Amino acid sequence: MNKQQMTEMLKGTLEGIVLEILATQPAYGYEITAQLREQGFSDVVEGTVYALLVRLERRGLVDVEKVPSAKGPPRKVYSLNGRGEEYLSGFWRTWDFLVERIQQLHPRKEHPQEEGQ
Amino acid sequence: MNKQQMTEMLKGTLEGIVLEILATQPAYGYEITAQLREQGFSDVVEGTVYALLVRLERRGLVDVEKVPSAKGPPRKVYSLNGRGEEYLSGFWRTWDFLVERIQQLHPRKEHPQEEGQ
DNA sequence: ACCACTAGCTAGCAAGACTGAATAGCGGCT
DNA sequence: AGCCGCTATTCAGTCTTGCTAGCTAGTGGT
Repeated sequence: MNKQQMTEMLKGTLEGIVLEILATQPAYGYEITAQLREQGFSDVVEGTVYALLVRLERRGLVDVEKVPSAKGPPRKVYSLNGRGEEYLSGFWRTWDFLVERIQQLHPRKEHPQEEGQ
Repeated sequence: MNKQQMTEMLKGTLEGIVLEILATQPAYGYEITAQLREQGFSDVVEGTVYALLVRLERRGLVDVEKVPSAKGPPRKVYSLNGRGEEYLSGFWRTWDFLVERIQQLHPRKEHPQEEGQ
C-alpha cells in the first residue's frame, strides 16, 4: 500500500471518517486514533487526529467534555452535535457522488455476492 | 454539493481520475478539463489540470507530444506510458482499499443492480 | 529516579486544488 | 485595422490538510 497516495486520499475524507466514528458514540482523541489504526488506517498518527478534532470543535460540529481518567491525564471526550450530524450527511452526499463518478470512470468488479443470486 | 468538501476529497484522487482518462486515450489539458466538467466535476478548472499534468510528466508517468492545432496554440497531448500504467494500477489498489474501509464504517445502499454491458 | 503507558498539544513542512491573471493563436465581426 | 470570443497553456500566491517530530502531563511499576 503506497503511503503517500493514501495520505493524499485521506485529505478531506479523514474528517468524515472521524465524524462517522463520533456518530456511533462519543470518543476521545487517543481512542479514535487507536480505532482508526485497528480499522486499517495504520499510518494515521495522534497529532493528525488531535488537530482534526480541534478544527471540528472550532467549527461547532462537535461538543467536548473533559473527563478525568484513572490512567493518565483527563480525556477530552468529543460527541457529534446537531450541526455535526447535518454536516456529516452532507459529507456522505459528496462522498457518494465522488464514488459514483469514479465508478463510472473505472468500474470495479461487482462485490462477490451477485454470483448466482 | 459542498464545493469545499469536494475540493479536499479531490486531493489525491484527481490524479488517478486524470490518469484513468489518459488510459482510455491520449488527451491535452484543455480537453481533459472539459471532459471532467462534463462528467460531473463541474468545479475543476484549467489551472488545476495543467499543474497536475506537469507533475505527472515530471514523474515520468506520461509522455508528451506537441501537436499543432487549427483553432489555437499548439496542444500538448499527454499519453499514459508503461510506468504510468503501473502506477495507475497501484493507485486503484489504494483507492479500493480506502473505499472498502469506508464502506465498512458507513455502509451505502447497494446500487440498484446495473445491467452489465 | 527511571521507564512505560495513557493522553493531549504544537510548530513547521509538504502536497495538492483553487484564484486570478497573463500570454498566445486563430477566426469572425464591425 | 481593431476588437471580441474561443481555444490553449502557464504561473504566482493562497488555503486546507495530513504528517513529522517533538514536547508536556498523569499514573503505576521497577
